[in-house]
Amino acid sequence: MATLKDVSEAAGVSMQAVSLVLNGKAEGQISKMNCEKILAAAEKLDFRLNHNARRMRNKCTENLSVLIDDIGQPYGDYPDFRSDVNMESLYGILDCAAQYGYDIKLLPMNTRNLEDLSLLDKRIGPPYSDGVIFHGLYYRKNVFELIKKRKMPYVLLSTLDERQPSPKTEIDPVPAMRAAVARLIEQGHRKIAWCSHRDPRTSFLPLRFRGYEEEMKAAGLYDEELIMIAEDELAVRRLAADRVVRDRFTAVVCMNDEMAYRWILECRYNGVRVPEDIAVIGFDGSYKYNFISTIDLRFYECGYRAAEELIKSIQGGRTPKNITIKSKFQERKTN
Amino acid sequence: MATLKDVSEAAGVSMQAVSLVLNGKAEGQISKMNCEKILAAAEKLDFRLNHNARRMRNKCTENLSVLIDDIGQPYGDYPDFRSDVNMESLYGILDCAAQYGYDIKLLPMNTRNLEDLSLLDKRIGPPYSDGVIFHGLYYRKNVFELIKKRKMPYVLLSTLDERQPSPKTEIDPVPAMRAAVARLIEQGHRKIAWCSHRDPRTSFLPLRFRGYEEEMKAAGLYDEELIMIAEDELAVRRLAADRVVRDRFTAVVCMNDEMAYRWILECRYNGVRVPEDIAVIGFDGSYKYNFISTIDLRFYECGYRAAEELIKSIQGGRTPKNITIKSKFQERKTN
DNA sequence: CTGAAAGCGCTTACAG
DNA sequence: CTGAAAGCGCTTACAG
Repeated sequence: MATLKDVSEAAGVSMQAVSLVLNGKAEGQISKMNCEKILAAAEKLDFRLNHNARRMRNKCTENLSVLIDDIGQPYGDYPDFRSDVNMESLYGILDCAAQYGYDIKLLPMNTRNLEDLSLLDKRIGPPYSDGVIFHGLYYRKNVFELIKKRKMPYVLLSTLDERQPSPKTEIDPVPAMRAAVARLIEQGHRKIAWCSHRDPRTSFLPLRFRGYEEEMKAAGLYDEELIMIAEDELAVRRLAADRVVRDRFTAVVCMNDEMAYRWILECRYNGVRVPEDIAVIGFDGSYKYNFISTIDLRFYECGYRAAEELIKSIQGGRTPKNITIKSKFQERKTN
Repeated sequence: MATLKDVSEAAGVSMQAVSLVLNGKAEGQISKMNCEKILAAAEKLDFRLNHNARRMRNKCTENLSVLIDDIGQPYGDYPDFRSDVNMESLYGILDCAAQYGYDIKLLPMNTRNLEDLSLLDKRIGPPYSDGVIFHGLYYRKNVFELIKKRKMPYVLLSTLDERQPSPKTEIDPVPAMRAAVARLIEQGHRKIAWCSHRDPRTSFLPLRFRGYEEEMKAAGLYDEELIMIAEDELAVRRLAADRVVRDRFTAVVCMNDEMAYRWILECRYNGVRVPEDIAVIGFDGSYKYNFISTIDLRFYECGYRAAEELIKSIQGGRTPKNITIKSKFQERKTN
């Protein structure tokens, strides 16, 4: 393995110069010619900066702990409409970290280790990590207390739970949802239904429902009759098979992409064409269902920006701030 | 942050003694009493070993790169029967690594970075990682070549693809599947059907199918009539709704848990009781469907053992060996 | 068992 | 710009 010293000797410059150049701090200190010599020598020797040495010297870890929910956990006997693991936001975190030279310590908070936090404690805080990202983690008192004890900066990568504490990545899906409904109206739809597995005005659904409600009311089209609740897949099947129900609307906006996919399948089964007879809009922007018109929550950006804010706050010695990611109406072929 | 030196001073011993004790090498070198003093001092000072220093000194990284498939990728317009991300095996890897003091560099090989491998190259091999785990990665020539160029030890965490190169974690589901079928026979079933989305004798299904085939033939119950192919959910629906089809069998063995869940739902819809009228067996042991009788591939163990073999081979300076994990028939309430 | 020392590869403050 | 040096926290070889 080539070291800084090897590169400096090969380039005929000082170790200091090499360090500055390879860390992008050459500006106004090292001549263009020397820069080129250094870069060429580093390339030729396949130089790879030793992070352990750098981090020890700098007394930092360049590591972020990512506390991740055990999303593999079953919800009981009816896993319908369950969203998949949000790998997209994790990819955002990983890509951002790589960009800034950080590593990620992935710490799944699953049933195996939720009670005994001593293992977790051994992976968090100096000299193991500089900050924590809560990835899709529901509020857990004991975990938060541990983080606070270590005085670690942290951010929450919340999805749609408005009750989550700050600092967090907030999602703003309301304008995008309004745009989707407005687009349906523009396409001539008047009877636009809503479908969710619970009452949309309660539970964790309000933020998903709000844009639909607002735009429908603004257009004078809101009607309680258009709100459908389907607690599982079979309920969707019953609704879709019922001609009377189907005649009530020409478009359906769903609580998530899983449910939208279910509607598409059921329409197909009943000979109802999508989007000609019924338009279908999903929610989340799940990568898995990349053919459904949806409200894209932009999970990748959420992860990326959350990690970036955390890293910048660490480097700047300040507290992380809230971040808002505007969702986007992603129009595809189901409306 | 307390250092080794702080601990040695607090305990009134040498730094060497502290290092030996905290690394579990005290055996026969440090007296019981000093051990206790050291442990007490470390505890009191909340001593946390600095991995960067240790790793630099030891010229190792104690890091494993995990190349993970972008399993969030859609399969086109029909995502039916698609297994979820295999988080269980990832948890196994993470837990094992933590046990041995290793960190994991998670490197998703997704559409964003499959072509340009230079970023990957910057995260693999000394001084960034000591070995590579291929996690559910289909054979990709350019990635393998990169690894080989760096002369890194690696293991494949293959699932059911017998064509994967070695060294790998092999899965042996045949005896468990035979046990499941034998159990059904013991329960009085004679007409035991198979259901998969493609012909089970081709594609990647042979290993899933083999145990069923062998046990049915051994019992003289094998019959081509019992093999059902359902390419999507609607096909299962048609089969389950068809009395003639249903009368052909009293139990159905499915290619994976997703399909088994589909059969359970369809049975419920048609007023067919599970397991009284039809017994259902899944395959994979997906955590999400933890109420279905299934062939548990023991993903967690697969991940754990793969990581352990890689770490031990690194520490022992030898090449990783193949590992076989025997699957287990996990009997629940659907048979 | 201890003490004193070397050295892993880097970054930075300092004198020139 | 360079050169010489200090020091991050650890492990280990060495002399006692």
